[in-house]
Amino acid sequence: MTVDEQLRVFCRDTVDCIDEADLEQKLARSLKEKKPLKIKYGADPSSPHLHLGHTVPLRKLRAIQELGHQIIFLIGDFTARIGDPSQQYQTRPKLGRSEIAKNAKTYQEQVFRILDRKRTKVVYNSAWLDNLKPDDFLSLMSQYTVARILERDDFSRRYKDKKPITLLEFMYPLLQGYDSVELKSDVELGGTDQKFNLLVGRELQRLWNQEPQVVLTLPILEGTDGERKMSKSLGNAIGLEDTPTNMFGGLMSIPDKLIARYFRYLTDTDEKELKALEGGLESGKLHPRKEKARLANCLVSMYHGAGEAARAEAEFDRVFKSGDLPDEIQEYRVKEMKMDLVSLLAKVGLAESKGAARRLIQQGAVEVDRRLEKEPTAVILLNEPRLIRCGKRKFARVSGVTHD
RNA sequence: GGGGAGAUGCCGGAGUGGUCAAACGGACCAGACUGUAAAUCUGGCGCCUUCGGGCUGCGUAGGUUCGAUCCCUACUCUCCCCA
Repeated sequence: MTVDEQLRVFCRDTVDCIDEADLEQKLARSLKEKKPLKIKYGADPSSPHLHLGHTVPLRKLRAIQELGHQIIFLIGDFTARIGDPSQQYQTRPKLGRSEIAKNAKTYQEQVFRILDRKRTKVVYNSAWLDNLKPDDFLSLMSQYTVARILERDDFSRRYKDKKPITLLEFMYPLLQGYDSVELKSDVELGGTDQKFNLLVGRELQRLWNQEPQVVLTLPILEGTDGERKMSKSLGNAIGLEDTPTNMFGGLMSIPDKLIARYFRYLTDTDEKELKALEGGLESGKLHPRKEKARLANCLVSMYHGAGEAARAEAEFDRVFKSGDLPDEIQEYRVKEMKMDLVSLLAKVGLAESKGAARRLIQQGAVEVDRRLEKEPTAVILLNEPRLIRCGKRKFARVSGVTHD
């Protein structure tokens, strides 16, 4: 592929490319010398669960991989012990080594659902950072000034808001940047929240007399609430490991304005089609509900296969359009042959506590065998399985144990 | 090293001796409505309850008081100013 064509793949849908001339030059040389570029991507294994937001950079890596370049997937096991302050308002909890090792493993399994394992090199930054001598550390620290670090948005905001920042966190960008020196990376990819860290890498490479890496940033995908970035802790994430049903439902819950964006960043839809979609939604020619279902189907197919996607869609329609029962309902066996409804809900976990159960019943959220039950003290006989529904999407089938 | 301010529920943030299980906003849950688990409106949102109440709770540990989130002491942590 020509330099221009490759450049287009690299830069399509990226927010920043710093800078394009450097990249062009690197690509030209790579082509001439038949030497793939080293593309660095760092992951912080603080949480082992990947969600759709993570797939935005991963998909880009995959595309770059297809061009024949070398992906270096860096697991920041050393830096995870510090906690990346990016986008963080508060100091992150630090993780222990064993936990990080465990996370890193499950993390990789998920990553290779998108990346080609054979063409990806996995490295751990503890490999070199663990061996950094105090002396090396000091010289690294001497490369950057407090003002330079503090100018970074996350820090300055926290500083202004009088929130604590630890010295350890100050070091984070330097260590991440040093990884680039160690790897002699040609390109580093990350979310826009990583921009500062990525640029530090550029600078440090220069100080080590290396050619600075090209920085590519991708947007941070909004979660199902349509406002904040997708994140498990914010509860607005759709996980790669989510069941087809949940994934489908989660996608159906995104606000309409996100439909085109999700198509763009999460699926292989080409530019022409994207434009048509955007235009169609804007003008009202296309029905958002329909497009959203198409999006959901498309993504569930990608991660679970077309069969599962069709099933999830049918299930969604059945449960939410016609108010029918879902496919799979959790079954419970309890020792008692009869129980009052409040205790029952709390016992099988449909309600968090008895008080919560009582409130839900009074609010008309609870059905027993498809009949609304508004009496908290109602006694449910469990001589045969009872279908309990609590709210729109929590169901359980409960029966008493006949003999033991 | 010296001086000052502060720590409240999932988060932000009021309260400054009883009327505080703690205003208000967000998140969350439920109901109505709908094209969805969207938007909007309504209700709920510590635990237990025979629905009368009972218990735990406002950084940690003690103390004062009939009574403390609110006062005192020590401790831990954070922020600011000066050095």
